[in-house]
Amino acid sequence: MKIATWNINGVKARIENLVAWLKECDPDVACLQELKSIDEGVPRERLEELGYHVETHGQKGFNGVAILSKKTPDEVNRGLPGDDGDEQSRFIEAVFSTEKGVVRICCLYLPNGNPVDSEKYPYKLRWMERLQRFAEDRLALEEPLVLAGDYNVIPEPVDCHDPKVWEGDALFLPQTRAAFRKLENLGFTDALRSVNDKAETYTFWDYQAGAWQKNNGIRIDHLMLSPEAASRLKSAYVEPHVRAWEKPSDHVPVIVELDV
DNA sequence: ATGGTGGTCGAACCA
Repeated sequence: MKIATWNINGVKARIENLVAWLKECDPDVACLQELKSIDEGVPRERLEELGYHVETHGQKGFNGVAILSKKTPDEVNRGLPGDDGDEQSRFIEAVFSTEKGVVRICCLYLPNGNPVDSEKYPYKLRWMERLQRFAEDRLALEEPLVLAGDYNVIPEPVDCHDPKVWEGDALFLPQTRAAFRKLENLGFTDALRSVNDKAETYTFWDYQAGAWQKNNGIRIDHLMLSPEAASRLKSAYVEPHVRAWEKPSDHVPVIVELDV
């Protein structure tokens, strides 16, 4: 099973790129972030005519996540548990039956957290605590589980072109990285890191100041695997060429192939 | 040191 995550930065602005990429990559499941649209604004017919089932958790103007899948999910849940007052659409979960059993896939858009001295950074840390509790609960199921999405976390200095630039940024602060490590310490595997420890492997390049041309990127889009998923990992890779397309997202897709 | 870009939505916010 081919599972992808991609922050598309606006589903309406990116629909042609999204359709072209789905045709080229042909993933079984695609986790999308930053729809920047309400559910009714998602051009779902364009996706359905490619054979995808479409589950969205949208929001006007900001955030918004979706799971596209060739098979219809058995179960879908919207919103990250732990705060009923959280209005931001950043999480959707789907469960699929497979020949070998079941696979559970969560699509998440973790808060950016900047500026650090605003209420946004504590919101990010609280969100990461909620994700940690959710992950603990789901681990007990002992299923192949993928937590895929835009984490807005640079895990290590090697995951950015110039670590000095990111000192003090919400994506790279020690507290942010520690919260991400807690997820790894629970037993989750950073899929891409586990197969590729090469430097200069990035998933995001800013639109500004020629970041793409200079390969001034960061690795912030991750697929975290439960032990049952990690033992079935066949490959993990980034698709940087998509960043060079016309009217690109500032993020590119990241893929894992699992034997599930 | 500053400004550099892009999406959404129609001024300002988010990244």
